[in-house]
Amino acid sequence: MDRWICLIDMDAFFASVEQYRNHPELIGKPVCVGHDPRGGHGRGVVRSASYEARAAGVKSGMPVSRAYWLCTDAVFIDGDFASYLEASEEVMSVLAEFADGGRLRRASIDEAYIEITSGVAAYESPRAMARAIQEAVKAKTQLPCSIGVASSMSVAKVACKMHKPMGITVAPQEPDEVRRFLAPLPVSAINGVGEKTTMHLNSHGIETLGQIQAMTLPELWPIMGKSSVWLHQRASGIDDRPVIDSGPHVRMSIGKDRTFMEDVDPKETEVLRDSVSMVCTRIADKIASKSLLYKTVTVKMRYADYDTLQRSRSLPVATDDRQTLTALALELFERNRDPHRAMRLIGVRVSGLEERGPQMLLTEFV
DNA sequence: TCTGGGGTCCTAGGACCC
DNA sequence: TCTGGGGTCCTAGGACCC
Repeated sequence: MDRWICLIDMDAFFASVEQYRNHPELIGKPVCVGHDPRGGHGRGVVRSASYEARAAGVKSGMPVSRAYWLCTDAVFIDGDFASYLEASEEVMSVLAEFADGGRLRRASIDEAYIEITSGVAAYESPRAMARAIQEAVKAKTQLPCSIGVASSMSVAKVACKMHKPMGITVAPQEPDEVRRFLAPLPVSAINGVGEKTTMHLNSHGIETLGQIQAMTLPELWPIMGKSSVWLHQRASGIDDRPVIDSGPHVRMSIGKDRTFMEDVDPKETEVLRDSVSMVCTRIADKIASKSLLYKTVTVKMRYADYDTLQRSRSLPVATDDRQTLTALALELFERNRDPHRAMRLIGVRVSGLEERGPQMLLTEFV
């Protein structure tokens, strides 16, 4: 039996929320969500760019300094994450109305998978249903989205990227046709194949999904090792994963990074230590507000040359103690930092999170 | 024109326990 | 007097995604 799955991906999500919800006067203008480029000297990257900014060559992930020079009339907005979360909730509630059993799998703040195998019967075609979803999202949230429709999550994801913004792409159902649909695409079309893997495959002369399809597992193994099976299946459009409801989000870790406006001289010990403490305070605030405990503390250090290292330490039992967090982070920082290299960024992350149960006093064990 | 900040998942070696 | 193997935790690093 046919299986129909949609991936709904919001178009330029953060920038669209700014244009269509927060600042309607920006509709039609080039908008970049990202830190102030400070006349082309700011540090940071574009988190989301409106399609007007993209027309000038701006892409998300690009340094704000470059975006500034590419698109001098762009409006830079720092971003209001709370409003993005609110918009996301509205979008998800619309999508749930179209999903079989109301179940949806959130892939991120701005994309979700839904199964529509049953629901599609009420429409002329899968494409017609996708159109209805797209219109409902636009009507209820003012926001544009693109939709990929396919027989599996991985193919729906690939399809969705093919036509944006406000696109709908329907992939074939029949396995041979799915293979032909994927064959001409570059290996990077697969979700999970990033820059490194693409370069690695390219260096072996493998550029397209069709080439991977044509290889046997023993041929692929020397190149991709344990990832061979996964990659071969995805390249061939084989993906049996059910669309499982992602349920309430369980956070695995909480972290904060701070990139300095300018690299900090290693002799500026106080500046560096203060930054570590400040980041720890913000994390401790967050942990306290969510009633969480942490078990592992990881400190990240990035030097001026972008060389990055991380060091972590676990506690015997989970705690929410603020002083412990700061003391441990400072100790990890001092023990591992190179005292001769300028620092670009410091970061702290806590993991091994648990919910705080009823408070127990140490005296209970005495 | 240098590369943010929030994360997740995977691997691999070593310690330790049974 | 020699020594297998499985499970789990910890740590470090890497790749990837939005």
